[in-house]
Amino acid sequence: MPKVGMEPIRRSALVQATIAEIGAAGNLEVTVGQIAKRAGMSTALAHHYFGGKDQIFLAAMRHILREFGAEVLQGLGQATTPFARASAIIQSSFATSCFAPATISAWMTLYAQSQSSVETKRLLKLYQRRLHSNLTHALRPISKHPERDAHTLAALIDGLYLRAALSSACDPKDACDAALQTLQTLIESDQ
Amino acid sequence: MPKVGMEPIRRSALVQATIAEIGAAGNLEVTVGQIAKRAGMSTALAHHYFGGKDQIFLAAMRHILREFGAEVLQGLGQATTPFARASAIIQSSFATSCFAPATISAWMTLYAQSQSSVETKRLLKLYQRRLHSNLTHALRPISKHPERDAHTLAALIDGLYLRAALSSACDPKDACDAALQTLQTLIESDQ
DNA sequence: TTTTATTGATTGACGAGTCAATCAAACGCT
DNA sequence: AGCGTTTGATTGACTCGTCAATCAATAAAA
Repeated sequence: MPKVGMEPIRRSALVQATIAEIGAAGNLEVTVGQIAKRAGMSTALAHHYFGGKDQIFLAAMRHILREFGAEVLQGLGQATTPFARASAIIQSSFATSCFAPATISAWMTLYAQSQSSVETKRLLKLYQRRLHSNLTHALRPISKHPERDAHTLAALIDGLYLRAALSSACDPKDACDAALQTLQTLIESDQ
Repeated sequence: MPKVGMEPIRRSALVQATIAEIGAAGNLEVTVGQIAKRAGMSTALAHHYFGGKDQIFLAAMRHILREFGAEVLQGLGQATTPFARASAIIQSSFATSCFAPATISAWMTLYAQSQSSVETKRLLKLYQRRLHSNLTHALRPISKHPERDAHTLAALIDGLYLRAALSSACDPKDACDAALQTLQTLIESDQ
């Protein structure tokens, strides 16, 4: 059985399993044993590859951030006008992949953990900076206050996501529309 | 020592201690022992009055929600015009009391826990409904789309709070101003 | 034979919840 | 007022479970 080159496969399986377990549990009260079992290996092996529980979680968080980053990048690639770029960012933020139960739970725990883990906080700030920077860049040609509007829109996206993710009734489409509508309103208004 | 009528005092002390411990830890990884110690009693007594860890946490959450509700109510009391009412709601949401480290941590864990605890989710929805309803009522005379704008503003408040709370640099005042600015923009725009 | 993969078993710590026992105030009865 | 009883307050010590992390051992590829 022991084939060489297992490391990347195992690591990836553990990250996947971690996200799935967080989704199933709804929070971070997930044991290394559960994760390892879902990933089809022993707890000892999980420790062997990641060193500790914290690092497994961090890897999972990083994975989600990276996936989201890719989603945005892909959306931006197809946009030609500034307005389309801003729209694309918003739409990526409300993509169905962002609303998988596991993703929602991971995102919420990311917020909660950022208070106690500096590394988690760093990740969160990275996301926020990137979102803000993307929005500012898109808005610069079409807004009188690119920085300010970007800040408002970024916060609005987070807030709408929060509401859509928590109330099972409210669907992502409505949240997305609300954000797009506000984008329109912001760039149309002067002052 | 055993004087009668200790129950309310003990319960209140435990709630206070819970919030303080959550603030110190930054998350829910707080033991009943720590809480009881800070509240100046034994773990057995904490269990005696609350029945279990979950209920202690729920009581703490409810306390924070109640305090926030009082803050809003007080702000609304002094407002006479519809616009002033909307402003008051926004300003209450960014009051200094909302940015005490313990409050921030409690709020974040509230979001995270709502995924796994139905009672916590219920609490969160209560808060969201109340905020939405207050905003709708204030906006009805001055907005063309009271419901829609209330939804947008509510999400914006949550999002701005998130950003202000997480980045130690960004101060509450800026977040509040951004929300007020957007309120202005929303009610000025037609369509 | 060296390196990588892999695990069962174990350790050590911690934490939630329980229990029996203690203490004192209030209550009821005479 | 005096006395027994109930009731609420309180805790130290204990149980039981869980879980992260470690280790020694095995197996196969290089």
